[in-house]
Amino acid sequence: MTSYRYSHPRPSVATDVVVLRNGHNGLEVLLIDRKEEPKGLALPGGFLRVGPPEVEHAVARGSAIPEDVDPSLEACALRELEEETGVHPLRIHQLGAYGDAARDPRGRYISAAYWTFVHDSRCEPRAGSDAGAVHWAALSEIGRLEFDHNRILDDAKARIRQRHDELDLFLELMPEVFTYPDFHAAYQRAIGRVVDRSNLYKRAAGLLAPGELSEPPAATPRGRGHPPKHYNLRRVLAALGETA
Amino acid sequence: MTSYRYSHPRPSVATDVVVLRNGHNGLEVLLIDRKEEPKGLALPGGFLRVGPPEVEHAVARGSAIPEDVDPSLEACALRELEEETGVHPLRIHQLGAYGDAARDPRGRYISAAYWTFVHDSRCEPRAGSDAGAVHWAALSEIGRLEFDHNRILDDAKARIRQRHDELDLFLELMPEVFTYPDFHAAYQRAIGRVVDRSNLYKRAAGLLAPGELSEPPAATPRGRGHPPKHYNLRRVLAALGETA
DNA sequence: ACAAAAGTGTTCTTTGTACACCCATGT
DNA sequence: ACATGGGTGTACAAAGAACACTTTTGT
Repeated sequence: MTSYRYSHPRPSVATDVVVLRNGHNGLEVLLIDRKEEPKGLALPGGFLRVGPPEVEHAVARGSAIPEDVDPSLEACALRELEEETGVHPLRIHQLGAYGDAARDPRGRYISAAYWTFVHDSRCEPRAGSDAGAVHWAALSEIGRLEFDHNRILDDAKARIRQRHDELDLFLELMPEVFTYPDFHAAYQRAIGRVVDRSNLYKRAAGLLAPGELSEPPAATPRGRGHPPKHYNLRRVLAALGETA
Repeated sequence: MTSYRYSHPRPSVATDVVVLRNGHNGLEVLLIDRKEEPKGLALPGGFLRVGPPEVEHAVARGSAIPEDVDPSLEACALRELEEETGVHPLRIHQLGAYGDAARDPRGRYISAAYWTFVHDSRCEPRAGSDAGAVHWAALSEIGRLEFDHNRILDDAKARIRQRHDELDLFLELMPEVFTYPDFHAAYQRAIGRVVDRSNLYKRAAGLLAPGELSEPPAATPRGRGHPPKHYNLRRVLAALGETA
């Protein structure tokens, strides 16, 4: 078996992702049931794939990046999430780096943690991969997680509470095509309290405007009442990227 | 020479710190003039010191941490800062993890970046250490830095702009004993604009109150006018820690 | 015609900014 | 006593929350 030698000891580097969706009991987080030691519940994630020294050296100087090397921490997080859980979020947001000596019983593991919202339309239910069973757990009923993942999760919750005024983050909870009432309902459930319909509308107006669809999707069997405008998520996000 | 073997290639992990102080031309950042390749200006920082696998394994399970191992990323940042520059800030704040493949020409280096404010009383001018010459550069006159340190610096500036309402961060700019007028002046220079004296006072009142000194330090040759109250920085920060 | 749902407008409260005033000290 | 700088209070404006109205559909 091949091995890699370095003049100084090095830690492992991994990524972990807090994926949140709107479920029946408020926000739910995506957890995996680890089938390797330490067994238990944990956030999805995995090792950063780097090349051997000579490859990394070449890459750092501009060579093309091989298939089996992660070009960035974010790319690693997205890849691991896809592989382990079949979830592909539109965007992920970095929480920070976690590297305390005792955070992982297997040795020194440095982790870059990310968080994201996701809509079911971007989750492919998938038979247990190498990570073991995947399931959604209500935030209100989270018990002990492996490693320091309880702390990472708490940090994610704190981040969302702090940034609940940045409406664009909550777009990730929407499917490809959605209405403002959809957005309002999702936003309320995500932050766990009632928000005035009218006031949120005014705040979101400028954000949603660029994605407005001229005609509603063909078959939209709604109840009675005023038909809502429909928005295209991709176009909303595209416009957001241009201004930012 | 000893070497360390792993079954998979591993990146190096380092920390970088954006240290800011109030200088004559507004905020100044601490830079080092690298004397190793790549030569040029860079943020202070250095490698995370980890033990060989068997040591890390023991540490992760609760053994005492050896002297030559960094217990956390934050500890690493503080240690490197002390060693390279003689600066010891009261607190440091994490910016995030940086790990793009091309960020370091020497290969794959993952960096946890931090930022902090500092007062000259916590900087020991020190003869050039192994890092080479150290100097302060006005933020308005920063040129090209090595690695992705321009980006890290920009992120730090953005963070401060976002959080300029969190007054407690600016306490780090104060010496051990200070007055409100000192704080007001430092705050204004740090955020680069004039702020109403009275309004800032009201915002800072609750923050500073716990550190108020009953009697001003013996020899404080001030100009004429109403003598200001004096505050003890340690006590202010201690009270802050209790409530948070 | 009426109820329900979406979109829009108005009022009120709260927050933050601008500014005026008073107090204590050195000259 | 008066100019200077520190501490406190008041008035105004902007931002945000609460609430009311209008339009459009299904029954």
